[in-house]
Amino acid sequence: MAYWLMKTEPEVYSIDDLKKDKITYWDGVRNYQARNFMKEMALGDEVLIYHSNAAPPGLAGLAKISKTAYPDPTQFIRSSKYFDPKSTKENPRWFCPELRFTKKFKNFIGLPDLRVEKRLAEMLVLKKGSRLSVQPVDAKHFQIVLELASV
DNA sequence: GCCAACGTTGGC
DNA sequence: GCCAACGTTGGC
Repeated sequence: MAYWLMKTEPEVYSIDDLKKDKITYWDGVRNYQARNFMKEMALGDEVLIYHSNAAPPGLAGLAKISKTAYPDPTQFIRSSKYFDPKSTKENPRWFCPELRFTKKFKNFIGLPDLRVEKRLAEMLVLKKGSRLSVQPVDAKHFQIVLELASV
């Protein structure tokens, strides 16, 4: 069982959208490191949903991997902003897993609140210049987050 | 393979 | 809207 953090802009796709959809595929990621992490994801892995470009940014809820990574369909759609002319169906470049909504945190954990928690000092998302939109999360950090969210 | 220019992310 | 920190692109 592994733990992950995935960022999304709530203006584009929020935890409430995920709650409504119940299931979604995480398309549009166009970063190789993030893609490689998504390929590693296994059924049942837990995902922290992070709201970026929000006021404040922070952790909004939880999801689970409900389907392992498969070729991101948007890379083949010419009209999509995620279209990649260099990708082919025989040899797709981008992959995405499917996520199932688990819960919205009763208490949204804002970035400032995460920063005050000394035990999370080493968490990747809190490191300077951490732009990666898909990150692994330590089991111990995951547990502390659940504690803060009073789940 | 180097690296400058450019584009993007994301906090503030 | 600003800008630091990246990641990517493309000329050489």
